[in-house]
Amino acid sequence: MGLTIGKVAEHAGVNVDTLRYYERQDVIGKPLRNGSNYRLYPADTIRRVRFVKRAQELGFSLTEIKELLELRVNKNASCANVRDQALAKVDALNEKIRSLQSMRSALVKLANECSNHGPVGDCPILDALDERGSAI
Amino acid sequence: MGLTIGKVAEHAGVNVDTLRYYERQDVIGKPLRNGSNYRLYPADTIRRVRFVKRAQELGFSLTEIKELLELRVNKNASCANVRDQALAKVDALNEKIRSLQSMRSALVKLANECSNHGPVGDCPILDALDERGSAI
DNA sequence: CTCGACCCTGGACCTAGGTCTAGGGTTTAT
DNA sequence: ATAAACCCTAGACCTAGGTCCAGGGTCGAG
Repeated sequence: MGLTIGKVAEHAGVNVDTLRYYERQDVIGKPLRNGSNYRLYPADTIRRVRFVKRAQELGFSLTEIKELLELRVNKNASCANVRDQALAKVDALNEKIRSLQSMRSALVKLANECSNHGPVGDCPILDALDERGSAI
Repeated sequence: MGLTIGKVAEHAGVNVDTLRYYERQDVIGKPLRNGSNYRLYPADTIRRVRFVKRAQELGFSLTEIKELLELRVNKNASCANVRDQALAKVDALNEKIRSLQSMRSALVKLANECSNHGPVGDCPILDALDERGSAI
């Protein structure tokens, strides 16, 4: 038993071709096939695909998403290694979160200036993602 | 006076062709030209371009970035409108930040399970971006 | 005055991530 | 038993976001 590609696509909110594409790219595993060569997916494929779509919206490439998902699969392998990789990803996430937060406060500031009809000051939006470690 | 395209590219860390491309896409304004038809950019173009690159890493498309940057330019126009747009972007950012935070705690959890050699539990990574409002 | 390092335009080319089409088999409802 | 609605593969096609020529002008050092 399993889900046909159409059902998975419907529940995950993607095109069936996207699922075949993800399979070619190894983002999702190769599903079993029934006697007619139809793909039969385990139910949790739906969650996995949704995870992929959300992670993409957050700026991750399919390759990065694959790495995130592989972390748990490899778990059996070298645990300390997985741990290190996970913590490295955490650092990257912290950086992204900080950037989004400063972008957010820039927008809040802009909105306030606007409602104040106050003085403009130097553009808060451009300030938002300034430097934080890049060269110069 | 102003910066040639090569200088801007160098300081912003991008290709000169990228700057011409951004100009065609209206991500940066059309610069002045000198007597030889060379582009001459104001110094703050560098910040603007860096902002663009950072925002892209955070998952924004060039079109979205243009909108963010236009918020301040339009400021003179209808202030209340700009304010509303800014606050709408703030909501979107909050959602992104929340997603990244749950992804982060999934990874931290995974790292801990790993160092504990503890029981595996259901995959924390897939849990990370579950539902939060999507259909089903 | 000429060589190398710039700059210009127009258009071809590239990668990522899909999406669509053609040609053909399967399953289901009537 | 046949039409609608699925499924399959291979391969063409598409958008976003660049990147790379070709062919030609410009500027500074020696």
